[in-house]
Amino acid sequence: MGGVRTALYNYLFAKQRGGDFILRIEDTDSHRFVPGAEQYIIEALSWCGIIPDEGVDMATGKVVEAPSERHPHAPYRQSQRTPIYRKYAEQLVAAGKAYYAFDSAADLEERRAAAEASGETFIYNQKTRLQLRNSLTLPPEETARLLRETTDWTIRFKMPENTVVQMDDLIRGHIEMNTDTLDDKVLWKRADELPTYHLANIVDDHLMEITEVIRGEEWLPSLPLHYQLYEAFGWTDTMPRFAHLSLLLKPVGNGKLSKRDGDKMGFPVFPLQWISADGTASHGYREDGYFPEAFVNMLALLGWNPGDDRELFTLDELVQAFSMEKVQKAGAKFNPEKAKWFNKEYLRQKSEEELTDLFMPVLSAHNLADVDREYALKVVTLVKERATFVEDFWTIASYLFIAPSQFEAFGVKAGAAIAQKPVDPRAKVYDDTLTAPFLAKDVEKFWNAENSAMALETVQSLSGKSFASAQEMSEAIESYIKGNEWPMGKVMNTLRLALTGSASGLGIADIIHLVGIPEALSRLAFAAERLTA
RNA sequence: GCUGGGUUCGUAUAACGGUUAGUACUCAAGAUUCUCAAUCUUGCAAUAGGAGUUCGAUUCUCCUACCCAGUACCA
Repeated sequence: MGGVRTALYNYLFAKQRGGDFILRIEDTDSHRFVPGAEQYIIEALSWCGIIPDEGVDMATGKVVEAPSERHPHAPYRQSQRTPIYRKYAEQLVAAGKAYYAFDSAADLEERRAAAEASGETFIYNQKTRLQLRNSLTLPPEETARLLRETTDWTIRFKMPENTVVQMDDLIRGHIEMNTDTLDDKVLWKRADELPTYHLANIVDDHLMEITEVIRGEEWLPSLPLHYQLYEAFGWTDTMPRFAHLSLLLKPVGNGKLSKRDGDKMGFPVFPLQWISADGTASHGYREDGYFPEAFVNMLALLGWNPGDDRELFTLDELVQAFSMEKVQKAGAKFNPEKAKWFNKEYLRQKSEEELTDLFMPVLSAHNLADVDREYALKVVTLVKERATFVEDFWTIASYLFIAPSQFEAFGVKAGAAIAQKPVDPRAKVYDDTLTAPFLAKDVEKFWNAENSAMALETVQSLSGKSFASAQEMSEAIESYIKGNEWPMGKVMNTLRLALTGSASGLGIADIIHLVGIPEALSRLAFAAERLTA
C-alpha cells in the first residue's frame, strides 16, 4: 500500500505537469531478490491505472532492456547497468572524493561491538577513516596490489568534514545537517559486486534526466549524502528536487503499517494478493473485491487533501487537483473502515448493468451458473444500496436464488449478512443448529401456529392474481392483513422467516414478486414442516 | 544514545495571527419502513504540556513530553 501510494503521488505530480512517470527497478541487493516481485509491481500499478510512460513496455508488461525512442535510457533494471555505476564510482575515487576500503566485515563488526560496549557508536567517518584499512592509509602500491589480486574491497564516499548541507524538500521546506554526523557510506559493495542504492540512484537520476524524486520518509536521513554525491559529481545544476512522503501507520497502536497488521485485523495491505516464498498468502485489495478506483482514491486522500471537502476523485481528477503543498508532513494512520466506505461509494456509482456483469461470475462461483441475467439484474437493483462489495449481493440476497431448503447444499447460512456485525456480548445466545436453516432467535420470536397460519393465508390470498409491480403486490398484502385486523409486524416477519431463513432483509413484496407466489407457498410449507414438529 | 522529521475529535483532515475550531469515516439517538439495511435529522468528540512574541495564537519562537525514521557491504 505504501509503495503504491508513493507511486501514485509520483504519477499525479508527473501527469499534472505534463511529465513522464518512469519505472526503474532498483534491484541492487542480490541477496534479497524475490522472484516474481518485478512482475507483481507492474501488474499492481497497472491494476491501479498507474501506467509508466517509460521503463516498461506495456504491450508485453516487461521492463525494457534495450533503448528505443520511447525508452531512451534502457536498461531500466539496475542489475543490468553495473558497468555504468562502476565507472562513476571509480571516477569519484580518481577525483579523491571516494576511496577503496579493505576492512573485513568481521573487523568492522568487532569495532562496532567494542564501541557499543563503551556506550559509543562506531562510525566510519572522518574521525576514524585514518585508523582503518583503506586507500587513504595504505601505501599506494599495497592498494594497487589488493585491487589487482582480490575482489575483497568496497568503495566508500569520502564525506567532507564539518560542512552544513543546505537542503530543500518540497514538503518539509528547508533542512540542514552537518556532515560530521554522517558516515562514509559504501558506494560499491564487495558482497555482491553491485552499487548501493545511493550510488545507483544518483547516477541513474542524472542519466535519466529525473527532475523530481518523490519517495518515502525513510530516505530523508540519506538526503545530505545524496546532495554531497551530486556535488562530488558536479551535477548540482541539474539535481532533481526532492519530496519525502510520510509513512503509512498501522490503524491501532504505534509504528508503520506491516503485513502482520492486515492479517491480524482482517484487511489487505497489498494491492494484489501476494504469495510469499514460504507459501503463505496475503490478502490483496483486488481479490478482496475492492474497485481499483476506490483503492486509489482512498490512498490519495491518505496524507493529501484537495483543500476543500471533496472526497471522491477519479484518477484524472486527482491529476488536476493534486498539489505537493497539501501533502501532510505527519504519518497517516490507515483506517480500514474508510477504505470500505470508498468502495461502497464507487459501487453505488456503477450502473446496474455493469454490476450485474460483475455479479454473474460470483453466482457461478456459488454453483449457480445458469441464473437468468435479467433476474440477476433485478436482484442487483434491489440490493445495490445495501452492498459494499459485489460479493455482498450474494451474502445479502442468496435466498432470492435458492430456497432455505437448499441452503445447506449451497453452503448458505441464514442471516449471514447481519451475522457479520459484531454481536453484543450481553445478547442471548441461540443454538442455530436446532432450527437450521432458520435462525433460532427469529424462530423463537415469530414462529408459532397462529402466526404461520396468518402468513400462509396471506400468501394464498395472492394466488392466481398477477401483479405488475412489487409495489402493487405490497398494497395487496397490506390490505389483506389489515382487513383481517392482524398484526402487521408479526405476519410480515413470520413470512420473511419462512421466505429467507431470518426475520431481517428485503421487503416481503420484493421477495415474493421476484421468487413467485408458488415458490413462496412452497417455502412456507417447508418452514411449517421443519418448525412445527 | 546520537542525528533528523513529526504532533488539531478514536481515524483522515480544514482553518496559511482574529471562526461558537469546520468536514468525512466510525459510534450513539431520533425519524421512516413489515424487519434489516439504505436514507434523512441530531448528537458525542480535538488544538500534547509549558514558557514567550503579539491587542490577539491551532497558526510564529523556545523548552519538555510523546511518536516516527535513520544510524548495514538493505532498499
